[in-house]
Amino acid sequence: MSKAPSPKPLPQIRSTADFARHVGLARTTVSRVLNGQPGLKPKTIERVQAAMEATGFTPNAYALHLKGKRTATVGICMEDLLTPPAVRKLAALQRLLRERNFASLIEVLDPGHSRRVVRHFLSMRVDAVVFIGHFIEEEIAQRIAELSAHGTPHLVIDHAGITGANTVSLDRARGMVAVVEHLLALGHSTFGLLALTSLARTAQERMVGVRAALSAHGVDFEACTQTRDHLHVRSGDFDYGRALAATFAAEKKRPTAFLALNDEIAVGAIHGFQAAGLRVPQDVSVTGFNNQDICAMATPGLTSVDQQISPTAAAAAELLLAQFNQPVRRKPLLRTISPQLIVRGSTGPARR
Amino acid sequence: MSKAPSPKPLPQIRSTADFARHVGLARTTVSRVLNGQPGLKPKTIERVQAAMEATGFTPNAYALHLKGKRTATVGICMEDLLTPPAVRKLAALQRLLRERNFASLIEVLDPGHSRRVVRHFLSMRVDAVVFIGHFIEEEIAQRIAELSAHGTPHLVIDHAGITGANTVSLDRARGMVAVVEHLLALGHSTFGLLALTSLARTAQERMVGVRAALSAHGVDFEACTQTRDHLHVRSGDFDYGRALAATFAAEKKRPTAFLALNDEIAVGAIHGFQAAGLRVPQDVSVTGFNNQDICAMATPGLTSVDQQISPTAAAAAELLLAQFNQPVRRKPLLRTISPQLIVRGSTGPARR
DNA sequence: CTGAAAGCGCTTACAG
DNA sequence: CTGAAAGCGCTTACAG
Repeated sequence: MSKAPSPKPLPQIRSTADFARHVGLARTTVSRVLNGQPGLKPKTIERVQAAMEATGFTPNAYALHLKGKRTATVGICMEDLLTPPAVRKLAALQRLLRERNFASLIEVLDPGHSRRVVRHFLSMRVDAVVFIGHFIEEEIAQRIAELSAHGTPHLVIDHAGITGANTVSLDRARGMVAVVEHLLALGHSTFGLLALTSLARTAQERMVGVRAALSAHGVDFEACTQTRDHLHVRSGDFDYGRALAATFAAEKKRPTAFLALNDEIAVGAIHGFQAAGLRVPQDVSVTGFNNQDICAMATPGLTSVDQQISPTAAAAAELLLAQFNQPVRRKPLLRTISPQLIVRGSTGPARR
Repeated sequence: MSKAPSPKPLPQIRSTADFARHVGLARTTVSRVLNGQPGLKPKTIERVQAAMEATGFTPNAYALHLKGKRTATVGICMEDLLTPPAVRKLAALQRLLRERNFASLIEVLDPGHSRRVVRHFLSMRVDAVVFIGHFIEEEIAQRIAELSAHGTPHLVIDHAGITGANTVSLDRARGMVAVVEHLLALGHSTFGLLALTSLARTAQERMVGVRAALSAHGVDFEACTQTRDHLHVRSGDFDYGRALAATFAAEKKRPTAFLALNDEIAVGAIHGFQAAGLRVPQDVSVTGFNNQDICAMATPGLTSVDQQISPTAAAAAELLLAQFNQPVRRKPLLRTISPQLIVRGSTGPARR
C-alpha cells in the first residue's frame, strides 16, 4: 500500500450561497445554471460548471426536494437478497429505473417489519414502493392499503393475488402445464412431486398447473401422482431434494418422472437418484423450476422453467410509469408473465 | 382477485402543522413527542402516537435532515448484482447497518459512471460511501480522494490496494496457499491453472499465493505449472472451464491437479474432464474458489475456498463506525480477512 | 445578470 | 403545554 494522497484543502462549500460567493455570482444565477434554465450567457454556465468540477460541490438533495420537486426515488422491498431469481429481478428493474433517472432505496423486509420499512420510504417521499418476492399476505395487503390511502403508487412483483395490489407475476401454473405436457409427450404416466405439497402460495399455484394439465389429458391426478414430502425436513433445498429422491429410489414401484418445486431441489434429487444407482434420464426424469445457472452445471443438465426476468422487469417499469402518469385508479393493474420451458438432459422417454 | 378496498379517505396531512392541528396540539409539542424529548405528559404522548397510527403521518425526512440531523444513510456502490459472493456481502453488511438504524442507498456502478453515482450519494448527504467489488482502480482512487476531501467516510470491500482507501479484503493469496498445500499433501506435483493467468487483480493476487506456496515447498513454478487459458475465449465461466478441461484432457502429459479461478470454472472443468472420460478425483483433482452453493451440487463436491462473508461484513461495519466516531485520519484503515479451505470430493491423492 | 424575499417542513431555543 | 420566531439550503417569481 502506498500512502494516502494529502486531500486538497478545498474551501468548505456547504450551500449554494457559499458556492455563489466562491464563483462570484448571485445565488439565483447559480441556481438557474444548476437547473438548466434559459437566458444565461454561455460564459456564465461554463464558469459555474468549472467551479462545480473544481470544488465538487453538490446541492443538498434534502433542501431541493423540500421545495416540492419529485424525489425521483423508488423504494424497493426485497423478501431477501439470497434468492437468485429475486436478485436478478431487482438488478433488471433497478437498471431500467436508473435509465429513467430514478434512484432506488432497497430494504430487506423481515416478516413483521414491513410497516417500519414502508414508513421510512414514505418519510423519504418515494415516488413508489415495490415489493419483490413472497411475503405474508395480510401484512402486505395492509401496507398496500396504506400506500393507496397516501396516494403513493406501488407494485408487487411475484406475489400474485394480494387484494388490491398492482401486480406483475409469473404464470407458475402455466409453467407447470408446460412441464407436465413435456413429460406426457415423453410417455410418462406416473409423477413424483418434490416439495410441491408446500402450503406456500407459489407451490399451490404450481399444483394448479399440474392438476390442470393432467386432467386436460385425461389422467387421474390422485392415481398417478405421489409425494414423500412429509418424510423429510426441508432445511436446505439441495439436501431435501436428495433425501426425497433417496426415499423414492428405495421403493419398488416408483414414478418415472419427478417434478421439483425448484432447481435446487431438482439438482439434489438428481444426486439422490444417481447415488442410489438410478440413471437420469434413462431410469427417471427430473424437472426443476427457475432455470438458474445450476441447471447447466448439473449432470445431466436440468430441464427447467425460465422466469423471463427481462420481460418481468420491463412490465414492472411500465406499470410504475403508468401510475406516475395517472396516479389514481379504480382497479389494480395486473400483468402476467408467461414462463418458458427449457429442455435439457434430465428428461427423457419414459422407461417401459 | 377480489376488489381493491376503498381506501379510507384520510384527511390530507402533509406536515407537522397539519398533523398538530388534527391532534389539537401545538406543532412544537408534536415535534417533542416525535423526537422523544422529556417533560411530556404520558397522555399527550399516547394521543400523538395514536394519531400517527390512525393517519399514517410520517414526517418529511427531507425537512428533518435539512436541520442538520445525520441522515443515517450509507451509499453502497456495487460492481454488479449478479455475482453471488458480492451480493452476499451486500446482504450481510446491509443487515448490520440496519441493526444500527442506518438505511442504505444501493447503486450498481457501471465503469465510467462512478462520479455521477458518488455525487448523487453526496447530494443525499450520506454518512459514508461503500464500494463492494472490483473496479477500475484509477477511477475509484479518484472518487476516494474526492470523498476524503469532502470529509465523507468511505470503505472499499474486496478491491485491495487502492491508494488511500480504507479497505476490507480477502487474503486471496493465502487462500491459494491453502489450496496448493492441500494438493501437495495429496502428492500432486503438476498443476493446471484454469483462468488464473487473467490480468485482473484478483487473479494476480491468487497467483502470488500459488507461487509462494510452491516455492516454499521447493517446487519450481515454471516447471510444474501449465495453462491453456489463451486457447479459449472466456465468455461464460462454466463453458470456459469445460473447454479448458477438454483441451487438457486431450493431451497425453497433463497435470494431475487443476486450480480454477472460481467455482463456476471449476465445475465446468469437472464436467469437461468427465465428458472426456476422466474421473474426478481419481484421475484429476480440481479446486474452485468462493465456496458458492454450486460446490455442494457438483459431482463430486468441489473443494473450494470460503470467503468468510460474516467476518467480512463485521469488519466492514466496524471500520465504518470507527470513521463515524473519528472522521479525520492519516492512514487508511486496512483489514484482511483470512479465507478458509473447504475440502470436498473433487480433490484426492495424486495418481501414480 | 443581481438582490431581496417568500416559502418548502422541520427543529429548537425562548417567553409565556 | 402553547405560540411566535429563527434557521436549515434550496427554488422561484419579482423588481431592478
